[in-house]
Amino acid sequence: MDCCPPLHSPLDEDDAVELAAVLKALADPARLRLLSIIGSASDGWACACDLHEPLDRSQPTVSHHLSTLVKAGLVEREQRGKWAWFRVRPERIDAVRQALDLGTLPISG
Amino acid sequence: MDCCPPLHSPLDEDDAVELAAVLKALADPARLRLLSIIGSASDGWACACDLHEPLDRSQPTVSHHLSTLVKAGLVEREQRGKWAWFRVRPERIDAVRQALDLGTLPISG
DNA sequence: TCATCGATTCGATGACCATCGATACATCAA
DNA sequence: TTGATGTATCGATGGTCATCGAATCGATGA
Repeated sequence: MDCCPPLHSPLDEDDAVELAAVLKALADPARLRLLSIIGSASDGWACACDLHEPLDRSQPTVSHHLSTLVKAGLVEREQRGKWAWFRVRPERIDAVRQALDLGTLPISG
Repeated sequence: MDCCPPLHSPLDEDDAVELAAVLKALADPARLRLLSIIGSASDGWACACDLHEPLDRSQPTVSHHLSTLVKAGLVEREQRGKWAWFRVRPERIDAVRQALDLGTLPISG
């Protein structure tokens, strides 16, 4: 998936639904903080076991948010034995940023 | 409001709530299409009367979405006699794009 | 094989929200 | 002033989702 069509082009309903789905995955405080925490890991990878404590949410809730991020393609998951490790996919977030580009809008001039 | 703290900095709960609120306003197909349509207007301003038809939603629904966009600061409203006119505020959308910047993350190298 | 511990899934609950029809409000024209 | 029209608000409804505790799954080590 090449996510997502830019906002400055005429956005049909299907494209809008697709872009909205990714934005909805971002539009939650817990998930934004997860992205921030995971992205701040020294080598980019963070263990799930280190995530629920700083988030101050229950472990099942954090697991739910992580799977939401994975399903949206914003985060990558890797199983290492007993532990699950996660990594931000910056190219996906960049795609969202580009979709929100208004640079070619008349009003921006 | 200087919306919003960048994702690559440690995001505390308050900042995350604030950024999530703006993203939530964006995370709806109808509102994305509204932004797209309004932004495509020749002079940047679009009349509400021209918006519900291409959106294929009822007039009250479109009015609701427009007020959501205004409340989030993403769109500006101006009353011209009987008609309401709207304009995208690109600097606000740009602020969201910058908040999503991952450029300084270690993983992006 | 069994006990342990981390992680996910399940089920329930309460909150929020997109949507609509009906209504009310505001402005313009006659 | 009256009627027509554009817009916002109200109330209701159905759906989605964040959250949690409990249960389940899976891997490790004894």
